[in-house]
Amino acid sequence: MESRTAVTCCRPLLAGRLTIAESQAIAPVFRVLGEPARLQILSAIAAQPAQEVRACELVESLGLAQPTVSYHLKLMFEAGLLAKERRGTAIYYRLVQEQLAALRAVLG
Amino acid sequence: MESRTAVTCCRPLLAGRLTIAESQAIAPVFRVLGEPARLQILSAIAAQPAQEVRACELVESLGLAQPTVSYHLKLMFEAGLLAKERRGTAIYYRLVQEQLAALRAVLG
DNA sequence: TATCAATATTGATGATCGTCGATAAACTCA
DNA sequence: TGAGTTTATCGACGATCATCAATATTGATA
Repeated sequence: MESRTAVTCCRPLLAGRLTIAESQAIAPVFRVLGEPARLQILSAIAAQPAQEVRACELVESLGLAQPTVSYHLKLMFEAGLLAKERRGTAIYYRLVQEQLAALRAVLG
Repeated sequence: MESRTAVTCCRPLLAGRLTIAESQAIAPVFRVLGEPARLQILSAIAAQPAQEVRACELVESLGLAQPTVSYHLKLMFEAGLLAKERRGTAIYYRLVQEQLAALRAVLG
């Protein structure tokens, strides 16, 4: 389950001037990365052997309230950085590598 | 003239769990990228033949007030994304490619 | 020194953000 | 169906942010 289309649409930042529309499409994704708790969530997922994590595990390991974690997960999902899948009671989140690669491309 | 040491210090996001200190060091740099006007400034600099731009040129081309542009430039300078140099009356800003490369590395 | 041009800072504003408690919703299983 | 578990949403709060007008600062030049 994914949400936003990848930012792959956009030229690299350094290859010609961005239009207003382009900058408005890319900026929110970087802004989502601009929060320590969210970076920790991403790295926590990457550190899992299965490359995925249940939301409730993050609540324990981040030391944040459950609604706060849910809020961060929602933002990253909407930014196309995370995919989610329901299995039983739990919801598993995993990284969307394509979106991370797209961001690398924008920076290069 | 540069300010912040590169975020090159940090392991890639996907190579093991970030410490709180690491995430708090990296996040502000991404947050600075999370604003359309600032992305436009970066791309505007990259689009210049000389790879640099005078602050006053940006005021004209961005359609923002001069204090606003100065504010954005300051944030990017402090984030290590821009370097500046005074020549005569004007101050020229250019990209710090090392910092952009460091961010790519964090994402990969 | 005085004036001018370019940039930075200050102070104020409305808007957005991160956080949490309380509550709702979704799903499983007995 | 009903109880239990997991996740999402709501409402409110303090804090931070982007923006601008006004003003200060810096450096060049007459």
